Amino acid sequence: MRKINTTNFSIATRTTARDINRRIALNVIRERQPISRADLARHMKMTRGVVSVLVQELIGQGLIYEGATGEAARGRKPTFLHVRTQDRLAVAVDIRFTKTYLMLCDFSGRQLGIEIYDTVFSVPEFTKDLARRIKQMLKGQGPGAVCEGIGVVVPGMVDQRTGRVLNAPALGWRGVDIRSKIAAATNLPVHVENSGRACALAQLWLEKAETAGQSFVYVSVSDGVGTGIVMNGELIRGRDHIAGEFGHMPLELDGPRCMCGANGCWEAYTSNLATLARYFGWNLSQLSPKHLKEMESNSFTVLDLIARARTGDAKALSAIKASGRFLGLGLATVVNIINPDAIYLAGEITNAWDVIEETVRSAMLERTLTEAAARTPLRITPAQEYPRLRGAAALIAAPTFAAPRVA
Amino acid sequence: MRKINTTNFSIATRTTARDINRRIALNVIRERQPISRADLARHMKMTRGVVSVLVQELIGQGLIYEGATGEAARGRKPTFLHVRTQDRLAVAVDIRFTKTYLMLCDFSGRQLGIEIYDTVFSVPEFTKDLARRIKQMLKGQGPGAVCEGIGVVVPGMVDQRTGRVLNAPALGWRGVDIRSKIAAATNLPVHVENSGRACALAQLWLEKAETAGQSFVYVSVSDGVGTGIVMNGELIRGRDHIAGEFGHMPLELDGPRCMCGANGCWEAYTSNLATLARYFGWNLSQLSPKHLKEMESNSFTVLDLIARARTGDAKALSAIKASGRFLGLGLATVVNIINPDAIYLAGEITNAWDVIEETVRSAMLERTLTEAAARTPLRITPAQEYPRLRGAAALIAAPTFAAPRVA
DNA sequence: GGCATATTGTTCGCGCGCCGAACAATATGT
DNA sequence: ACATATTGTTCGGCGCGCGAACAATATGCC
Repeated sequence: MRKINTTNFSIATRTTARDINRRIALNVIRERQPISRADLARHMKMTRGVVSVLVQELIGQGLIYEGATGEAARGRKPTFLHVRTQDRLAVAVDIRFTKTYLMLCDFSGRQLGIEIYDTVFSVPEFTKDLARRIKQMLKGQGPGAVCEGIGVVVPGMVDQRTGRVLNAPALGWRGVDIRSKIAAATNLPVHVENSGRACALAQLWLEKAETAGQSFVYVSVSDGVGTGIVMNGELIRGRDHIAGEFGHMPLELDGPRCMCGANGCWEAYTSNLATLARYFGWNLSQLSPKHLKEMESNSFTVLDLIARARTGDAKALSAIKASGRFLGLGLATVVNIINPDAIYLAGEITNAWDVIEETVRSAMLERTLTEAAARTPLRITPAQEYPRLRGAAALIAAPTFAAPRVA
Repeated sequence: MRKINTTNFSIATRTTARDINRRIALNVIRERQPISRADLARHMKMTRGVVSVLVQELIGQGLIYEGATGEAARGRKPTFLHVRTQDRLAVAVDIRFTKTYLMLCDFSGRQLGIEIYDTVFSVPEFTKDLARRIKQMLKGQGPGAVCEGIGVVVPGMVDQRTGRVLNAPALGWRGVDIRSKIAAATNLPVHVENSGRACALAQLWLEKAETAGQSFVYVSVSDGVGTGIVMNGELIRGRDHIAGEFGHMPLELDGPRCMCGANGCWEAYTSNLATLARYFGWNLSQLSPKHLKEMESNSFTVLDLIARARTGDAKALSAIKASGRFLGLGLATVVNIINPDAIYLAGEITNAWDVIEETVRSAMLERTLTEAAARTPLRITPAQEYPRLRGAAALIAAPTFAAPRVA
């Protein structure tokens, strides 16, 4: 039951019905390919006649293509339809404190090339360098393939609409119009997004649809805790494009100081830095960027900590479990507020999921309001899949498949 | 950019375009009445011809009617259109710990009658008594008016889909199928909803649309803290129909015990009980239902406390301001997570808004991630408007105006 | 091979519905 | 009386979903 916004609506014209059905057909093909016209008609509960026309138009637009003919027990053999994703490319950029990740992939999210290099903090230099690398990367591709845009993910506040980085403390960027700078240097469309929300986008648009449904929260535990909320198949961006920041809700108002300036944020209890700090016995309340840099320099990560825990280091184990407990306490609040179909978890600490699952679950149970809510599915996404990069690619690929705006 | 759900979509048939436009027309008339066909056509950017047909159909369905002819500087005078709401009635029921509120109103939310009586906790007796009162209330209405349903609001967990009260501790109801019981006793359609979400529904469907937009959070501070989230004009209900419970997010994990069983919930810091407890010097950590009953018996409310504060009682003032501070700290998290267009505030303590606004705002600023977010509009809704009852009525009236489901 | 049967994909008439334009109805100003 | 302006209706054009008929293509049985 959605209310119609009477100051900003779209009426249905005589082509609207076709637009809607064409887009639905494209999505059904995408999720069930290879599929025949007849099967498509059955799934959409339309006549084969109309579906034939829709398919004709989609082929004409270059969105799908006819593949091999399939097998049938009796009767004429079906010709399979596929979504054209192989030769539609997107460049994904993930800018982080230490490294910048650059990936080339197609519209299905298939990885075609990847580069990881030290982040350049000077914006003009960064842009120039990036444009050079992208040009080089695209050169290796065949003549049929075309790059349709660049998705950029930044750790910090981003106005997705204007493409400006409002404040990315990790990079020292504030009020940087990164979109037009990169667009000018590469002559390609650019979209910018926050890292937590980008991960949610990747999960929504580039992963095989599970029965889990269309409402979920993505929680990425890394240097910070990035989160993205998807409701009814739509990413929540909010009035100022800063929605979804569960990472900075308090667990203790006077808890340890957080990078954001406040105290006792969820992030301050369960981020990688917090986990490492527990192990090394640092006072959580007195952490500073100094410690972050120390971690960088001796390059001891949460993954190393997990390895130690597995070899019987009791201190390592208890540090990880402590973070797991706070993770669970925060997830309980996520569930009470959003009550999503599922929560997706990513980040280094999920590599120890077998170790912490019970701790996380029991912490959740402490604060969830109903038992059903405590049973909310938790899904681990393997870190090697580069969720942030996939999210950057989704920024470019998604508009092709999104539902048309109506009413 | 919404993703199409390929397991549960609606294709556009040849009547879909008309369905969409008819519903848009109804909503535009509703918000801009009185309005002529020609004006409607201009607002919808359609031809007058089509609009004439849409209007014809809406009149045929009994959803709108032609009123007086208006004035025009030159040319033929317009005939005004109005939405038919006066003779479409809804019964609203708000069941609370001490009193049950019963209201009869029309589809615009106009109050036609109200009854307030002691809550009967026995479900069969409650139902029988309620049916009798509703029958009596409807008898007073003219023959043209027809009651189209009963909206019931309950303080606790409700499965809105099945109409079952899962757990309402204040009433002692658990697993009660209140919908079918009331429906059987009155022979009318019944919808049940949680009180926080109902308030949000009332704000969405029954208040004059402000430019604020379609995404907001409703926060009702009363015995507890009830909240409802509206995103893109749609109430968030969640997988188990329990979404929106900001009231039980923690401010301190080991803070005062909350009615929900957990510790340190926002509610435990800013509810009426917490405010009164501060005034009387009770230990927040050792509150019990005993204190709640004591409040009931000597009937000293937050409103009385506010009155004392206004007459110079410093202790009363500081108790109220303390609650205001915690209110603001919680609102900061609401803003960081949802980033809504506005937050609506209701409850007794909002009667002291002039006293606490500055405290609330500065507390918000402490924890919001951007200055823009800290400037999120806070709108006070006067308590005498019975927001919960209006929400109950909205449950019945809303389906008439909701956007049709497409794609 | 010849024929019945089954399935895929196309074509076509029908009716619904938006669009634009013409037209009737109704008011004002000169 | 006539030009002008505005509201509301009517009508032909065309886009599009719907159902049915039809062509194309496969298998199984005789």
